[in-house]
Amino acid sequence: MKTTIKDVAKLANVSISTISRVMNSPEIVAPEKRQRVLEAIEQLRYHPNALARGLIFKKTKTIGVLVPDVSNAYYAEAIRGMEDAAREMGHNIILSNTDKNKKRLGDSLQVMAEKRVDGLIFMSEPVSSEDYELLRATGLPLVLAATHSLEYDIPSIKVNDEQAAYDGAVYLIGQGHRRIAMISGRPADTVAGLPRLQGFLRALRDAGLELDVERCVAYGDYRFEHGYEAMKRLHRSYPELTAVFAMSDEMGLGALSYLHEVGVKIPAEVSVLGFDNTRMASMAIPPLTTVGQPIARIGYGAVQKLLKVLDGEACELRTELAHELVVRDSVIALISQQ
Amino acid sequence: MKTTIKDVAKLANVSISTISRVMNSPEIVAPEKRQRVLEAIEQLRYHPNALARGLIFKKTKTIGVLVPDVSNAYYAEAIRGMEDAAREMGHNIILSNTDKNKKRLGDSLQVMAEKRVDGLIFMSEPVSSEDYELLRATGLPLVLAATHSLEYDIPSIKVNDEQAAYDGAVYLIGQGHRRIAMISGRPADTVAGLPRLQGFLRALRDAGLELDVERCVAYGDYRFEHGYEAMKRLHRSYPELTAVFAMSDEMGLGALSYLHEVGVKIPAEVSVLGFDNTRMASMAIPPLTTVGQPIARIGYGAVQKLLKVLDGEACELRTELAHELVVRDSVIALISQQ
DNA sequence: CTGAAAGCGCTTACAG
DNA sequence: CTGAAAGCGCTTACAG
Repeated sequence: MKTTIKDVAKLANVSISTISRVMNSPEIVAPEKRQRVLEAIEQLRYHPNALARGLIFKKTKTIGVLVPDVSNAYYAEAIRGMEDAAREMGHNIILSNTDKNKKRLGDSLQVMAEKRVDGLIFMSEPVSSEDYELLRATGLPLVLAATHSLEYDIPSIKVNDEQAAYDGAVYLIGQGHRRIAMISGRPADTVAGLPRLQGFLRALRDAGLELDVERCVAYGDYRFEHGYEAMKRLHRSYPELTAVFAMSDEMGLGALSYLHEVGVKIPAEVSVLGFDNTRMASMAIPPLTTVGQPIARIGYGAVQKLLKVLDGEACELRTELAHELVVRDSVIALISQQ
Repeated sequence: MKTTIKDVAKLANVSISTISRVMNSPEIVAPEKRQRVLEAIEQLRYHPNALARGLIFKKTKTIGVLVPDVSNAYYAEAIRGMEDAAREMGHNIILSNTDKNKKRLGDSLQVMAEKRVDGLIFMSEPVSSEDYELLRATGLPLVLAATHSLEYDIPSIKVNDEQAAYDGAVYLIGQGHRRIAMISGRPADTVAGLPRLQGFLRALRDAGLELDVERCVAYGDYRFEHGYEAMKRLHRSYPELTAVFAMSDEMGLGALSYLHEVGVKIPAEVSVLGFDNTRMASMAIPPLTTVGQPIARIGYGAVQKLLKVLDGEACELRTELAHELVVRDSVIALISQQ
């Protein structure tokens, strides 16, 4: 069916060894012969079978990517970065959605192990001990993207979540806000939820601001609907707030929607600050000011890092990428208070 | 390194043939032996090497997916559907972003051919003749998702774009709108741009409405910024409009943003209708009424279809999935005109 | 410089 | 029921 090395050998009238040589170390074969082989390859549109090569080299140049859900804007953008890096390094990506479900994760891992991917990138919230066991059982090199592990020594790449939330809160305070509420991730999420909450609280403390966590913090799982509900709750429990810091753009948009619904002007009456800087932040009304993560670069960096460990190169265990405040129109300066 | 069939054979004290048999047709091997082998497999956590099997079966159970850009919400959702279907059928997906760039497409295709993916799914706007040549040169089975080809007989799955646009326009008209503008895709895009424009025009014609295409239709490439600019243009060229039909949710959001900026109330003064029903439609302010495509199901159906052609099963050439009007809050009924 | 041979990890007729 | 052998498509020492 597909043309094989034998077909080329026959056409060029040499042994298959020679064909293999012109493909792998051309300089070692006689010029005229090399030329003849090249022509045969061209003529037959010969493409070496990567399965056969993989069997020999024990490398497939493909990496397995595990994310909760591609259809989420954040993960989609990270995957874009991964594919770009993979492509540049001559690799491919096999994508798997885990839905944060052990069974799905286990199944994917099993198949990836059988297909002999060179390594794994795991992207999600905290690496639970079950996740870790599953991951480790494959024996495959692993890099964490947008998450990390404090219990296990797994290379990872992410933003400094505590500091990012701190900086976001400081910005709000600098704009004159004193009554600030937070739409937080779950404190049980020790990778993003808890540290961001801590960063937020540290900023308020440093500014000498009091804050009743019960009244001023609502929780959600980073999704639009949660942001909407959380905002509704805060609007009642903390009606005097002048600013809300949401820990994802989606939750920020949810807050925007709720406030708009009840007729609160943004940012005139309430300022909203988001987190992530996904593309939707700029599509909000008003365009959402947000603490930006370099999402695609996290993905890009994750595969770079994985390829380094595959090459046995040294690399730092936990890479930290810089976040950046992206100022748009959803936060207003409270001049009156200055 | 990795444990192989030989290790298992040694441990179970049988030949490798027997190991292979218990993995592929267990009923054919003696019960006690089978048991012994199963234990050895378990104990060594043996996973057969998919490369070796692929070499023999000439099947890799992986399919290559080519999309313009995963980070686009529409494609991300389709990919989700594809992965779900692939997983259910025991397949994997190798993802590649083409950026609608011949070079990238060619490179991806080359690698996918070498890795011997079982088939290809191509998702994008029209299949150009160069695209087609590239695709065909791989010799791999192909299915088109959210696009089709009228020149070539390639199995495809999509919505009826002309009818969907027609139905959207009819809805607007039914709500009492008479002065309707359109933010269209490019007419050069013969898969979505042109047919939707035609469907829109047909609806107005059927309703006996006059429309000056020059003044009332603006064009864009489905992105937010284009929707924004197009709306700005329409606002000047056709100030008396009461409704705008945007051919993507992103462009709809762009229109919303522009109108909000210039103080036009939505939907009180202008109604906006989107297309696609991506998740962001529900996150808009106001929530966007839109002509919905079953995006994930298009992806799901595309791999189902591909697997059918791989199995040599018969399947229709062009599958059409139903669209559906999703009513939210961005379109108002013009009572006064009824 | 080049061919024959062994081997990568599996499967499957072919003989027993 | 089961083992030895050939073969999937390649690569690479090993001899010339």
